[in-house]
Amino acid sequence: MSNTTQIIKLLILKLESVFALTEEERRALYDLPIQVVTLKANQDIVCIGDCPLQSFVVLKGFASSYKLTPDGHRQIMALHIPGDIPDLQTLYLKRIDCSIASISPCTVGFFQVEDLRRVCERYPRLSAAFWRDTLVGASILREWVLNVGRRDSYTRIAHLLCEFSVRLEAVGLVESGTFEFSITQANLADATGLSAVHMSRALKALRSKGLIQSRRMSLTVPDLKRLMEVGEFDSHYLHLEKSATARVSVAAQ
Amino acid sequence: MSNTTQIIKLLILKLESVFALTEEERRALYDLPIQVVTLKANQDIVCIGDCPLQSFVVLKGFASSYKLTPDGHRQIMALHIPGDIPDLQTLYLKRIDCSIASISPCTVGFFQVEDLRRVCERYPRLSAAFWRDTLVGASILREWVLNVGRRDSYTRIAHLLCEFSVRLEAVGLVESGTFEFSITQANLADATGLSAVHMSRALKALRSKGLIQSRRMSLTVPDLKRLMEVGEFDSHYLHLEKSATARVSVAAQ
DNA sequence: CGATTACTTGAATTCACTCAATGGCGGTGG
DNA sequence: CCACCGCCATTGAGTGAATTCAAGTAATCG
Repeated sequence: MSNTTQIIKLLILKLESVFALTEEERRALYDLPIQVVTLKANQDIVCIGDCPLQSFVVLKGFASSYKLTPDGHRQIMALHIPGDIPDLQTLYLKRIDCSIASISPCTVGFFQVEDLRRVCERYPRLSAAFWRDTLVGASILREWVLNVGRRDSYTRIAHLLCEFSVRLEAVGLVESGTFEFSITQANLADATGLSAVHMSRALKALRSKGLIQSRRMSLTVPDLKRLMEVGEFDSHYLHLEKSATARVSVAAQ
Repeated sequence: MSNTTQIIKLLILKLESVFALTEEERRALYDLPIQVVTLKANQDIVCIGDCPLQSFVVLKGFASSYKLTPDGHRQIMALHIPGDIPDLQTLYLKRIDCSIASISPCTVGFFQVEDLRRVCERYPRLSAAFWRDTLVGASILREWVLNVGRRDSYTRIAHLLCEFSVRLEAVGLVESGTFEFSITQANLADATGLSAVHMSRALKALRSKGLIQSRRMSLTVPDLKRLMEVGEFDSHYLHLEKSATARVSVAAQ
């Protein structure tokens, strides 16, 4: 399967988690001209203030939306995994309001915003599916505010790892509790509003309690249920339809 | 002007901040059956987990979206002001993922989600306008994550007050730096992820530096520019078109 | 007017931070 | 192939911002 097709496949799987698309609608997405680009870690893809004409889908690896305070502190407000369109907002907002960067080596597919806009106008159900997707993104943001605002570091990190794990699972990227985890502790710290030093210590605590195992570039969660308890994690806010997971795992075969 | 008409007027003003609506589109909104309800402060309007058939617009006063942690800590992730539809998400997400409550005495207008969905299907440009609105909501959430995650209490509170002030200004609810501010310090604390005690101290500091003046139920910002500097505030993330403010002030006459 | 809610202030504590030094791993180039 | 460099992670020590607990004052409402 070509990269391009695969990107769209992931995307379609996500969109179809609520209602099936017609052949015509699917075709409209497959026909979107896409330019595949490979990136190293920590490269900006779009910058805050830009008015981009292109948007992109993540195919492989991870990206993050972030902002900086004047004194240089960084906050990551979203982690993007394969299948995500991190800057779908550009469809209706001129200026982009945060920077987006790769946080691991990754592959992305660029497309013209204008093309997608045309598709959305032509196929209202696709438009609805994308809209739904941005609403889920907003729900995740609400949970992040809670996470950063009211949970202590230990719980907070556990929660983040749960979210990551469950979202990856939903696109078929987890194998018996193990998934690619090429994210530095500094990035995790920026995602949780903690310091890198404290992140190191907290991860050590999670490891020592057997809640996570970290190898080279991968992370294993031996008992997700237990980690969820520690992280006060309830997946409702991800708005995953039960069928979504099932369908993805079928597709992966 | 009846309450109902006024609700829709505010809404239309916001939607029209990007492109003007046709007479027919406007009519479709005016014709939405709406039930006006008056609420005391601190009343839940919808609860996390609900699958409501109705949604609502805020007409007067303020509401908040919030979540609780298992140990009872509360985090407010959004403040809603007149003209907002706090749970627009219900249009495409079955379950609501946070609770929404009044935080001051307020008036809201309920409508059937199904009615709005029909309007959106019929008028794609209205759909786009509402979509844009949810995208702005998401942008505000991103800024909240930054605010709660990376700014110290003093800056954080100043930022929140700036946002509040600018958003109110955009719907014509600020008069020479003064606006209604019937929000308790406990609620402000929950919105910033701080303790109520610390909120009290920090507000005192802001007052003593002349950055804010708080009377009975109102707040005055004598020099918004200065408060913006303290709060590291840059209004870009609100995606207000310049025309929006102008148009609102015209309409207010 | 009494009861309740909101706000203020002080004191002690704690969680997470900063600073600083060290260890490990991987990549690069001599 | 090894030495070196840079990035990432770890650990210790001291600090500090915001918390909790507790008491008391002011404002609001029935």
